[in-house]
Amino acid sequence: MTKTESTKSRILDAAEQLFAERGFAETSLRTITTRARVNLASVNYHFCSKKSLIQAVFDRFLQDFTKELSLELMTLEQLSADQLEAEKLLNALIRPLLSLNGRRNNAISIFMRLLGRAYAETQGHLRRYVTDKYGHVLVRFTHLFQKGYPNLTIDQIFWRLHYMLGSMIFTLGGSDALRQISQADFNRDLGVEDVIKEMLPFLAAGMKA
Amino acid sequence: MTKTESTKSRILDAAEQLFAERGFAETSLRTITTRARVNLASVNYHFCSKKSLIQAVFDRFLQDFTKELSLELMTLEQLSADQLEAEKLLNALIRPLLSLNGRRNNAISIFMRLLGRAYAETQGHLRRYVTDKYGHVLVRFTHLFQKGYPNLTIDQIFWRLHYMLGSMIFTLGGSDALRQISQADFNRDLGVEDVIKEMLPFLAAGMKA
DNA sequence: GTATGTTTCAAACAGTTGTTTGGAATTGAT
DNA sequence: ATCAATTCCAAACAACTGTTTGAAACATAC
Repeated sequence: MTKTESTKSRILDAAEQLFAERGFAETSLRTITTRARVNLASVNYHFCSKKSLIQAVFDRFLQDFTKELSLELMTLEQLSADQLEAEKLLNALIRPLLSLNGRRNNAISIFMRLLGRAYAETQGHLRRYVTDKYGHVLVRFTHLFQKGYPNLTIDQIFWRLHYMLGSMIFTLGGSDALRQISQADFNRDLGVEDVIKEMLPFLAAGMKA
Repeated sequence: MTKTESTKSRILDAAEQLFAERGFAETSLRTITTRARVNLASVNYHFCSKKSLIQAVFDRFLQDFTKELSLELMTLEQLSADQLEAEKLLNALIRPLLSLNGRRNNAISIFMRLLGRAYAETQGHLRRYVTDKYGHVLVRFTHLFQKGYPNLTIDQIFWRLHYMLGSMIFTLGGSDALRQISQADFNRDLGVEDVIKEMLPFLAAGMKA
């Protein structure tokens, strides 16, 4: 039991890191099992298939994230409309994100990269899995924005939330590379947390525009 | 000569579409050559390797795009600082983008998708190729923003441009899927041009924040 | 200690990948 | 029409992919 769990989570740890780095198709099971120091066949034994392993990687992240986000939303849902400023709503999204970094190293960056790859799939198998299983939390978030900004139409909110999602996925997912460029060019080293803080006024202004 | 050119461009046409749809690793040369109705070996004959084919796909897009963008920038570079509003700068970026759609069907979406995939590569081979060869145009764009908004620090501008880039790549690249969701949910069908128009105030407000 | 169920492991499986090869077909110039 | 160069093409190459297999190792209960 304990040995098993260690094998399973060692596979998940190696897989989520490699998937984020290289992508799903570019990462072979042999690369994963070598890094995790487990036998090749143990992936199929514990996760049936590679596709299921990918879903398991997402599940572990999204369960942590949506649980915390759901708590944030519950307190917001008891506020009146004029108390729902964009900055407050964005913070409800960002706090659960920041707490991910407490669990594993570089977790925010990895998580955002994985989300980006999930959305990049055109046949949308993975994107649909994610939205079907965890989309209801985002719907609650949309409703809150609608309540706070009733002058915006519902599809304006829909699109602006996706502009925001794009900014976050792109800059936080690629933050390692971008921070290297930033440091080389202006010699200022930002942590992921600093990048998020820098991003907040940009996003808030856009949402309210 | 004319037969050759037709083979080369047929390969490029099929490749750019498939790369955008599925990704580089997920697209085999056999899939490309089948759709292009050419022989498998002709890819290696005309483009040496798959990696070079990928670069050729980017080159064809970026040459068109940077040529038009460079013209836009030249006129902007003759304006005074107080004439450089964010909306005007963004339009200089968007006009060359829109004109891509004149050349090939759905070109904007394909181009954005390809850019997204290029940035997703962590080892950064492709991203470096793109920035080395076409980065100087973006540097000129950054300088213009600096001139128009001198109260922003240079790394604030750097990061905000990347927030913007993220929004554009994410929503325009995934616009097919997102527009489907949008239509299903609120029965409003937007073209890519409409999505860009919707995005402009969001981005402008963020840049000025 | 024996029996039962779970987990690991080396080896092999069939299928796909990018690339190479040598000869056939086509092209353009004299 | 002849020659040379270019382009095409069917076939094969070695390398790698995800998955399966059957036996070994292990743990747990009686």
